[in-house]
Amino acid sequence: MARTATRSPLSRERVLQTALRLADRDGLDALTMRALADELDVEAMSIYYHLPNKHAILDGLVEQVFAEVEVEIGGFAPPTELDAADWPTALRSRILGARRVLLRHPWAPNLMNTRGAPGVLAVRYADGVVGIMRAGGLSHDLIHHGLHAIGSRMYGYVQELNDDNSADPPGDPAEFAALAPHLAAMLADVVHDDPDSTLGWCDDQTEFEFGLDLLLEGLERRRAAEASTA
Amino acid sequence: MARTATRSPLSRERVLQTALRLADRDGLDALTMRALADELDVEAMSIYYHLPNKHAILDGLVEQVFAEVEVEIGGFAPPTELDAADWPTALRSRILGARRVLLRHPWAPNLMNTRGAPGVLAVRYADGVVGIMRAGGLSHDLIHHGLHAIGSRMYGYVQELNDDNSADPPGDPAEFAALAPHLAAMLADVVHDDPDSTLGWCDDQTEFEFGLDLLLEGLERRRAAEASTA
DNA sequence: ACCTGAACACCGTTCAAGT
DNA sequence: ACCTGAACACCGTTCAAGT
Repeated sequence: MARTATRSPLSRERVLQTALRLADRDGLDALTMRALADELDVEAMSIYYHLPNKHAILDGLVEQVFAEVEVEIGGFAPPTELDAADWPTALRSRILGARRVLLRHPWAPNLMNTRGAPGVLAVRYADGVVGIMRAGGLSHDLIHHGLHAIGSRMYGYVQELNDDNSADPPGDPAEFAALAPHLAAMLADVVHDDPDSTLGWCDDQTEFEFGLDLLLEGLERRRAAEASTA
Repeated sequence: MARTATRSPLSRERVLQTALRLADRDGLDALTMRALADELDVEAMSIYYHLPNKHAILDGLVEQVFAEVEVEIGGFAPPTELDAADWPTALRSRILGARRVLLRHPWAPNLMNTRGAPGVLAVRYADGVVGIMRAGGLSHDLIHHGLHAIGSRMYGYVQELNDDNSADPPGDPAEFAALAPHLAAMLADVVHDDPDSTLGWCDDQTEFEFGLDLLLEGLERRRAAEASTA
């Protein structure tokens, strides 16, 4: 008649899975050791037996996200038999794939920013990016500069400039126009042109792709310039 | 014989100035209410009489930084009598000016990322940027996309991808080469080309300007394309 | 081997009280 | 009007102790 606990045993895996679910549900601020322990139906200190500290949990979360990216883009290895000329589209679709994953975990970009050394999966992701550019015929030097230029966009995100949208026009419109005439004129124009975009007046996905394309085009032009002088 | 306190009276101004000095000296993590009070030679709770909460202090720090930027770039207004063709160089020098200020306050970018609504000076800075692009003949629509594309680079920073540098090759080189062959090859090549750059193997300033120029060139090309179809 | 309870050294902040 | 002391509700984490 052993009416034993139905709780499955604690493990690094289970802690990280639960942490990810908690972050998705309640946000990263709500992910405290005590809240996580509650969710695991355990005391807070039990977690320390399986993971050394909270830092390790956050690192583990980032790696979990990269594991999802690996599935989403069908592996980190560059596509086999990639036409050199197709490198921008190949990289583009890979980055947009990573972005789809990040949109499912809104807390992830913020975490990726503040982490220290990248994990194994992050390194392999970056390696695939380099591989694609290499297959496109870019020099190592240009690839290196290109990685810096693309920056976090490589992983599918850019830091939000104004937190959210629509919070932009502060208070009185007339006051705002006096403070920032050029900005006010632009906003009036853009809102008029596209009155029903996603949330406020700018569609994150569109803007993301615009910036990405600007950079990919620029890099492709530098590659062509390099090739013509060599 | 009034041997009174030599301490100057507390004020919003003095709190913010001291907070900035403390952040510069010890970093943002060390800026706690208690540490700030210590530096002000006062009890922690006294601060709350002059500022509502810590959030307000952080907002005040960002505004102080923008005040420095205003001085550095000689005012937020677009240069008078700007030749339309010169808009990229005008914007470029303004952004590099903002960057010089941010390099003096390494904690500022991180803070600017996590703040909510932008302050008055931040808005006026952005307004100047829009004004320059407008003087260059870009449409409001293109300017809007351009602002998103340039992103935080507009203010003179990009989020660091790998925290610092040189922390990149993790452990054993042979192991790293097996994990990330393309990346390893690139690193080997780039290190060889430029053995003594600033700290590790990449110069932040060079990379910043490369990415910025890529974007400015791309926007100028779009402007020209717009103009030719209109 | 795995989990727990009590405690520590921190946070930001409230609130009643001092001068 | 301006500053303070004690306390509250949180953090992450240590450490000795339970089973």
